[in-house]
Amino acid sequence: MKRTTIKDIAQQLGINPSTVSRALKDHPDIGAALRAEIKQLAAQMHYRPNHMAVYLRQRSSKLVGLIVPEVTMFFYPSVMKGIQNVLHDAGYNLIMLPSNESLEREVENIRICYENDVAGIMLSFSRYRHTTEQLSTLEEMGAPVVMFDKIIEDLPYDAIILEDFQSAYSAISHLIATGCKKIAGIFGNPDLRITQLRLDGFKQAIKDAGLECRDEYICFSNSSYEAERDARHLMASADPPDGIFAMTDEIIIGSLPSIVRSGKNIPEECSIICISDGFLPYCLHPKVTFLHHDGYEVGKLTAQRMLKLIEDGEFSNNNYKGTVTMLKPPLIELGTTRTLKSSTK
Amino acid sequence: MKRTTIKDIAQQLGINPSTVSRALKDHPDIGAALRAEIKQLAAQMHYRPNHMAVYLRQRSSKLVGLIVPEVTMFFYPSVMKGIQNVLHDAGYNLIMLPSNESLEREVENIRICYENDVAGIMLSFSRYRHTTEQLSTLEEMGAPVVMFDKIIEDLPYDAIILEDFQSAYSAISHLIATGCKKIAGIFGNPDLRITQLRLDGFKQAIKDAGLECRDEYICFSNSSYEAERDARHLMASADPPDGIFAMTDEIIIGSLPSIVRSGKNIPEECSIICISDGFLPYCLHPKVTFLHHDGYEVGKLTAQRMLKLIEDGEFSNNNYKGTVTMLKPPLIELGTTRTLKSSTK
DNA sequence: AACGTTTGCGCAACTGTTTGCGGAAAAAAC
DNA sequence: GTTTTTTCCGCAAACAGTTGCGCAAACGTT
Repeated sequence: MKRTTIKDIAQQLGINPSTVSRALKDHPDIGAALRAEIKQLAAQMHYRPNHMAVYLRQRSSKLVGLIVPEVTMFFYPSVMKGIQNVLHDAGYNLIMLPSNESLEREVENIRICYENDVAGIMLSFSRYRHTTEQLSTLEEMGAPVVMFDKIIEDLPYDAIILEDFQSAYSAISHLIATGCKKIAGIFGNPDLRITQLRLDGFKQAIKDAGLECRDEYICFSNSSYEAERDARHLMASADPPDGIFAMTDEIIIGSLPSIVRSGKNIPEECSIICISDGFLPYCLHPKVTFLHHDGYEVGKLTAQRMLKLIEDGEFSNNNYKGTVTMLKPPLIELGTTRTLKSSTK
Repeated sequence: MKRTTIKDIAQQLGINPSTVSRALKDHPDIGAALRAEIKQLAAQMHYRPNHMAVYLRQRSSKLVGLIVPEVTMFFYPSVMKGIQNVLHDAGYNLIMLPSNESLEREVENIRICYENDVAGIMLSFSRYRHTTEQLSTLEEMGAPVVMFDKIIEDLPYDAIILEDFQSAYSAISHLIATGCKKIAGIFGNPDLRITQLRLDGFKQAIKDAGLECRDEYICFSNSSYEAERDARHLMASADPPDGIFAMTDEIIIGSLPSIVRSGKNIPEECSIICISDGFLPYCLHPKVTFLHHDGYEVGKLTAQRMLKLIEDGEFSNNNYKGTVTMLKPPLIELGTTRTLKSSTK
């Protein structure tokens, strides 16, 4: 069935398309009577504006690209939810572009954004992205860019990230404060910047407490399955740790069963803490103390920043220099760490 | 920076835009020499076709709408992955439209698809959708529609779903065959059709085995948290079940800790089985026997059906009558059900 | 009554790309 | 050397909607 256009309405009423266009957007040039008539007929004919045509004329698409390294059940669903809620209210739509952890695909996704003339790009880089190589398209486009989570520092774009170093540092400090002496860390892909930062925080906290940081207590797991294996080995070693830090949801869900199976009392013999989106720790058994890395909040902030950039338009003209927003994750104690002997009270 | 258009190239070479257009798509009308020259300049000027303009001219957008009830960490990430992989290879892009479990938003999402003139819509309905009310826009559009997972039967569209009744039936039959007598089921939202079907399969299997189906063994949980509570109550009751069926990933992740905390031996005193996307059961402790409801496969099939409908174009003209594809989930035994006393071997 | 202002609408050009048609020049056929 | 065919490219319209400009009619002011 042919879609009703603005011309159809105009013809029907014997008037000019431009009049219809103006009437529908309450332009004062059009008289109240005619305007009402036009609107009524438009509704009756189920008129819906054609976004593409509008775009073509005024060069402002209502599409925003979202490039993520992969669609996993961890973190990204929350981020997407946050992004969607903000964008939808502003009348923007999201086009999803997973890179499947491939640099090539990432570059292609940027190209797709270009071809679809998105109003802006929100992106989180794949794990293999270490340099700004092949990212020139991003500049050429002139569209605003906001990075989140997995970012590259040298780029002149806004970024929304977690306080990675500080989070790990606090987590470990909490373990130490509650009596742990031999702390192990299970980390994600060592190529990732967030892994590096969290590892640094981990090491620094141990060092600052005057404890020894042992290499055999540091593992890198690329998946939940690897985390399961790494945790198993840790617990089965001659001198198992009495505190374990899991870097992400993906890590904790994999490693927790291994820790539980070891038969150690939790948290008395072995404390556990992780950085999490905030859902899983409540579901696991036992419930795991965590630092709340709120994906929804990251998504919300990313989208809000995006909208601001789009609407202000301060992006393309001068050489924009991005600002980094860091989120400070609160500590949520659920029982896998010992309680602090509270001095007062 | 201004985007280079086909006109820019034409002007640069002192020729007509139409010539450039034809040259770029290897139209035989254009001489080999000129064609090469055009292509070279196009590459040099970083020319990228403007999708919107192309669409406007030939009425075929490369956008496909994906309407889901909600962006959760369960099932949908897999589905999206399957969909993306298929669509991307065919040159289509995905526009994400979560309905947040709201009927109103669902209708609006359909309208958004209409305005963006998507080539097709893939949708999974929200839990409150029981009738075809307000779904007339779907027909008016004339765009192909493929439903998946949460579907409405009376609609004349293709559908990709799981064998819900049969899955639950097999799961329960397996519990019974391995010695369970008092089987409880933890289900999702009772409004959902898949809940109803799985519940029916559950009941039928118990009935067919000549066992008693007790009302107090049937719970409906709207979230992981509710599932945790329901499982806790079940295990704490005077006569706890010796077999538990969890309808989804969301249910099992919530209820498993409660079951484990009850202290019962698994699977000797209490067997557990669930329907799952296939990731979680391996991560949980203990690993849970499940029927593999493969979200990736659902997504893949949905997208493939979509492409076929778009390309064949057999959709809009005659009154299309959808076909339903049912996926048969395999049983994966991971240890929370007792082993069948194999007669042979 | 003559002039200035406001109101209300139409005309036409423009966005980037595609495509049917037409036509000049070159090549081929006679 | 003329006619026919082929090769190669330009012209212009079309897609749906927006917008600067123009212009007539109605209104308001001396």
